[in-house]
Amino acid sequence: MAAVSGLRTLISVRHSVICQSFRLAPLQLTLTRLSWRQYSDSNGQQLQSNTENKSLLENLNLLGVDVKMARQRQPGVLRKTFTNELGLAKFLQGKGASRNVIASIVSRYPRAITRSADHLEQRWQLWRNVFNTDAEIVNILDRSPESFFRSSDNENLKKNIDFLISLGLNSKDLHRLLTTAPRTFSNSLELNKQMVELLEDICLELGGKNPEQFAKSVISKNLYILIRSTKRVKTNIDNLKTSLKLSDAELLALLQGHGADILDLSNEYLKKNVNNLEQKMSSLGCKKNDIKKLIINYPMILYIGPSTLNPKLDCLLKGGITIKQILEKPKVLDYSTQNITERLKELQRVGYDFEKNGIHILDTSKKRFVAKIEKLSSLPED
DNA sequence: GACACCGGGGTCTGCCATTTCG
DNA sequence: CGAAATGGCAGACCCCGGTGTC
Repeated sequence: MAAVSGLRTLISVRHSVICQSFRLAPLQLTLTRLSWRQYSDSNGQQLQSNTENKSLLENLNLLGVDVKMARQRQPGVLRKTFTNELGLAKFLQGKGASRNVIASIVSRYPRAITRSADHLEQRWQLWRNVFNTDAEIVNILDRSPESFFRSSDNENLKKNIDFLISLGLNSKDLHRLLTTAPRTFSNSLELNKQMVELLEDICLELGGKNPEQFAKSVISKNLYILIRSTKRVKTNIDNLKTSLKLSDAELLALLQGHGADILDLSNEYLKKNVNNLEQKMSSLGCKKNDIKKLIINYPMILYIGPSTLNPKLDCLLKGGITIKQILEKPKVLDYSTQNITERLKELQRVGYDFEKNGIHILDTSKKRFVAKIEKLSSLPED
């Protein structure tokens, strides 16, 4: 008896929700739920395991969900007897998500409809501890529904936030972290701890004195680090250590600085980039020591793949810049080959002398560059 | 004003494999 | 056993501004 009345309540809640939110004919919904009741009463559990829940499918269609996509991604969800698709829709709508966004979220991560209203509210509030507005969260969900819904463990989420704070990350860091790499917060606490421990161990191994500070620094410089595997990060560091011949102190400084980003790269990709860099630079007459200095001064060079780096270097050389100048000011490599090409053309037009003036002009902001060119154009030749 | 130095900002999911759960 | 939860992977840079010094 209690179950029946509970079911009725559920139906009537679903009913009013969908009528309110999507203005559907009441009749349509009643029929939907009735057919579901008959189905599950007479057939019980057996059919459930290999038959899709018809009324659920209808609801998904009403919500505009791409059922084909949902089926392809998480087929089991469509076979469940009890789901909360309408509750989820109402919840998200209340947070400002549009019909399209809701449909897209469910299409891409169907399991979202298995979360209860209480659960959703609790998880949302935990995210709101980090974000300032609901709209920010809706944005992330639209971008990556999986990040929010993949785990149902709110306790774990809470512990993660506490853990990250305990590392010394402030609220601005947390905000950046959750915005940029929301998956971090769905990791198990254990997994996040493992990465932090790895970073601290690396720091100590390299003779660092403050492992906590090191870990915090790497995380805030590289917001993706916690969604990488420890294996990837460890292998990259080992490879860098053996191939670059840096001293421990140099490597430590590299990793805490701009070099933190290169830990993201897949092991093979980083290896390939290091090899290519060494080959290319020595073919241009650079010594081992030049290359080492180059990497220390501009670690992001290891981020650049052969197919980008080589043409970029060639472009600079062809434009009348020497390899020595590039070694002294590697930051020019920060800019796209296209951008460099355009600037070189402009500079050639006004007869810019790199030997006399250096090449820093190539790595100033667009605004400054344009101003400089204008000035040079209006000046008579000297 | 020109320049050097330094640091920061944006940006990253969607799929598959494996393990755990009920 | 199937579903849920969790872990891991591939992919691959560009740009801007504040501040200090001459």
